Amino acid sequence: MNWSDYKVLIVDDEKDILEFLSYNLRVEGFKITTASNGREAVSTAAAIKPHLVLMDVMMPELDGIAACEEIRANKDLEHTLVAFLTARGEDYSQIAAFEAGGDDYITKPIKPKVLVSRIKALLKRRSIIIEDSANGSVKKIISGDLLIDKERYLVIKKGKDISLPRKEFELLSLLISKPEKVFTREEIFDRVWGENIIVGDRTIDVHIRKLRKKIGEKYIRTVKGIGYKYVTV
Amino acid sequence: MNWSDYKVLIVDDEKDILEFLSYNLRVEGFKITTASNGREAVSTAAAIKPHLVLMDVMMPELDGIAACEEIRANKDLEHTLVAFLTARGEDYSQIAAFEAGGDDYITKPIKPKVLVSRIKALLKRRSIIIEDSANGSVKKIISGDLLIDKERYLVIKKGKDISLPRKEFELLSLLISKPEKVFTREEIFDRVWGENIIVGDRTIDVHIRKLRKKIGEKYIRTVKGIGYKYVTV
DNA sequence: ACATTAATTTAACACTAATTTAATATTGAA
DNA sequence: TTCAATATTAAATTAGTGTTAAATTAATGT
Repeated sequence: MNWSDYKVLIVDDEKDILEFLSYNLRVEGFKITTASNGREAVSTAAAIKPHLVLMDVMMPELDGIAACEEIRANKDLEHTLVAFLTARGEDYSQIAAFEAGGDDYITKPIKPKVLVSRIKALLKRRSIIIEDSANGSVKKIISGDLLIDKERYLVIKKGKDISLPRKEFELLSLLISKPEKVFTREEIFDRVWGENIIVGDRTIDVHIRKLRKKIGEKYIRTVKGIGYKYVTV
Repeated sequence: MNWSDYKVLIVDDEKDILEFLSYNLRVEGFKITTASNGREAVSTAAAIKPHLVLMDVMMPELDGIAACEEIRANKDLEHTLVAFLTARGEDYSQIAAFEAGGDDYITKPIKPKVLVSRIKALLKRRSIIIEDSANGSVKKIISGDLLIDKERYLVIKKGKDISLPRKEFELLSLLISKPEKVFTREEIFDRVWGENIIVGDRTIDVHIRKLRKKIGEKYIRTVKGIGYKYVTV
């Protein structure tokens, strides 16, 4: 996995912590930007569109919870993940953090290794979507070691081109658009086949089978009784 | 915790009691609305969507039990808590109250302090339900140290993922949606299995067993003769 | 339009995890 | 204490997918 594709915005009012976090995440390859309060965080996020905002809860100017709410209100940042950092014992609750639209809640102190793995786990739930600057259509989707090139209608796995027929390509594109999310069979039918096209029950399975055979078995996981999800390792 | 975020609807036909209750809860910061019978309670609840309805059982027009049933029938008020007030010795049973969908059952006379702490406890332990802003479906439920991630179809316990088969997942989701509320077996059958699916009596027990084994024994408590409830330690 | 080829769907059966049942033990409220 | 309700375990069943190959349909070139 190439972590350098991911932009992370780190927000904390204490310079030491900011540097400590930045250092540890830079070492892993992430592209780091920093801000030192909630107000700054909101504007910087709007400007650079990070994939993840890692933010202290307690900050001057605008606290993390409020900043998160503002970030959530920005349509452009719909898919931006927000993780909160908080010292154990601070009276902000996990509840408030999630209610504000947070995706994870990390308590300090935390070892760099644990922090990094938590963040990697979070980012695995987010694919990198590259849009056409002109018309806003999706050009590429990257997640794990797969790259979906919608323009060339190709899947690239570790530099190797894999060409897929239409339905398989669209099915994979759908699943990979939100890694880890379980897409129900119904959802898949609606979005790949269309609302009022009726096909037999085994059709999806056969497509999944073919996809697995072509891209590898490990990427698509079955959630019995519900549907399928795309996972990275 | 800022109690002024909470709206409480108080319902009693005796004016003195209504004023006594209102006063004591207003002092604590709650936003209070009142109604003087069940009929009024139902319409007022629909209008203001309170977090909690505190209601006498014995009332003219429409008694508390019936009013509660009507409130429960309103989808918008699914997560509204209902607490009954009843004079000791009145012949309404707790069972009837729970069956009507009540969340707590408080017997009069009660000291203001006790009442207030009971109400605070009730509001505190409600789980946090995070809905998708787009389609209104439930995305996450958080209560105690468990997080139900419906999108990923996973239970997260202290950062650890636990995956559950469908019925177990749905059963846990149901119980956790209202911590401390006792769900009767009938209710569980209706909401997890569906109204007209008939399965043997031990089926629920077996699912509870498996859940307890996977998430830990302490979370689900048996209420003999009635059903099960989810508790946070 | 027709033939050709690839893509998609169906059908039949296999396989496995999930669910249910059944049998027996244990529990807790009256 | 008593006994109905629940717990527990293992076995039986079923629902849901996997898999393969064959049939159908759609796309392409001539």
